[in-house]
Amino acid sequence: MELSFTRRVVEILNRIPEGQVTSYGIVAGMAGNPRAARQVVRVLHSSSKKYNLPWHRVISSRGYIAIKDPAGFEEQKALLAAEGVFADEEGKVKIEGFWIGYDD
DNA sequence: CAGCTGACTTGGG
DNA sequence: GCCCAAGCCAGCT
Repeated sequence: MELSFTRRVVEILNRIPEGQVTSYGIVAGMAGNPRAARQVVRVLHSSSKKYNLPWHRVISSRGYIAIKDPAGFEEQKALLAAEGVFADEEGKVKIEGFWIGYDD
């Protein structure tokens, strides 16, 4: 059956391996619509805590942390660092490439 | 029902 | 490679 786009995004987020990061657009693409990156953002806002999602493993396609709120920004950096993924003050994540869903 | 929103993406200069 | 402008989608008010 067809789950809503949002629901699928939740499923995908739960499958992102530790130490890996992906972009909003990629998640959107895996969920079925590459153009719905903004919708992915909504999911993180509405269901991140509710579903215990690894929202910190999702960054912008440029490889930067995209959070506006400074507190959340720092929090994401910390969470990523805990998994071995480091980012500098600019929020630029130092990683080779994005997770594209194969590992699972 | 129409409009707004948002932690984005891509293309062009 | 950096900055700016326009585009896009699904859920909410």
